[in-house]
Amino acid sequence: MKRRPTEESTGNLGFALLGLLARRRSTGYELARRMERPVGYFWSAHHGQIYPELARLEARGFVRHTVVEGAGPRPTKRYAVTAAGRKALREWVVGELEPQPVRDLETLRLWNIWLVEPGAALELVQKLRQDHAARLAAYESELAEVRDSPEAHDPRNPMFASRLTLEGGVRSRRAALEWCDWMREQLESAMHDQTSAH
Amino acid sequence: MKRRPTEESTGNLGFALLGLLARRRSTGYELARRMERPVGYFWSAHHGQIYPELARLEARGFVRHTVVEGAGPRPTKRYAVTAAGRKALREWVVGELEPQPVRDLETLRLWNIWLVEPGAALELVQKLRQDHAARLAAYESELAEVRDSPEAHDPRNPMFASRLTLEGGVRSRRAALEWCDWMREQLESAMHDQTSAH
DNA sequence: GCTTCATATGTCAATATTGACATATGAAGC
DNA sequence: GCTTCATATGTCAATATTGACATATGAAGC
Repeated sequence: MKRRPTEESTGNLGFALLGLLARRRSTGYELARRMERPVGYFWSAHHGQIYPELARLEARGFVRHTVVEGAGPRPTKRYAVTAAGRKALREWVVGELEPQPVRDLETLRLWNIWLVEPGAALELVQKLRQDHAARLAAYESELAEVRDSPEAHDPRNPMFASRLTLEGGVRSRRAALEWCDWMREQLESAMHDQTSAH
Repeated sequence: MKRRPTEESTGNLGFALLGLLARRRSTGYELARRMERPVGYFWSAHHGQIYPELARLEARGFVRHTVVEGAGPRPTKRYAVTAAGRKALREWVVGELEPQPVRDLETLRLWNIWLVEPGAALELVQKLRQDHAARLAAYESELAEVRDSPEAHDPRNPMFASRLTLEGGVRSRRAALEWCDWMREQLESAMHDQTSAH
């Protein structure tokens, strides 16, 4: 059986890059940095993955590049999304919701805390709580920057979508913080019951 | 340079399998089904990944198998976690929190909804809301089954950990539902403003 | 003048994941 | 008797991801 030379469908990383480029044209290097923040909040990729994916997107006609002056040892390429790329992204956004594989290390850890002493479990919960609190603070400060601008209230402006996703991040981290506090109470009362039973 | 014949560190799938086996010994087939539910709520893997991973865990001494009667064309193997495997899992549970790569397709879609008409965006939000509502119902019914049992209040019992993770699922899905309702309001009021501006 | 760092683009080996293919048995329903 | 399905374990090719290696420039600080 012959294999076709790639070109099937755009993977999810491709849509992340198209979404980035639909907001602003960028070089691969800039995309890698924008992928850390803000897109890194919901999608992550290294530059080692980004450069080949850009080449694939270009082969499919979804992006095109122009060479600009830059500091690297090779020509610096600035990419922009094409009409076809924008269309593909739009169609994906409202397309079928396919079940995505779940990879939630935090919950996997907690599902196994019965194996360790309640004191160690409590420490883990407190560490997780700190992480959530730090993320919440970052989201809140970013949200404060966009919340009141008129663009963030125009549903066809990228800032509108940024506002919605940041709001979701804030809400989910607040819920996680409350969950951590609830878990702490559960562990503490269980430890207390154990002690007083003696 | 020679490559060592695997055996470095257990991947995350390995810990998911060890956690499953620490609760109850199982065949690979049973693990694949238990991986769908309940572990599938926070970690997923196909049987094509599970069988090779079991072999690697066995090579490292973390699990061992006995052959039992079964229906398949090959001998059916029942795996159990060893003391070394249990220790490795315990150490991982309270070990360093490494930043995990994020892959959140739902947020990636929403981050791009400015590209589509508000009406289509609204439809997407409603579809996402339905998904969250269905998941919430599943978590709530599972939580109701364990919540009141005494084992679920003993921090060294697996049911305790199940209860904590289910509670987290319920809380996060409730927050997501509220977020969806909030997004609907945002979209509807933006659409209304647009109409009345004419 | 020298070191360090941000800029900049790429490749490659190792590993992880997906989805299909392969195969065989026993039980249930028709 | 035949079909279908759950049981059961595995392999393999394609794809995705990670992390390291490679390389070169200009600016800043010493």
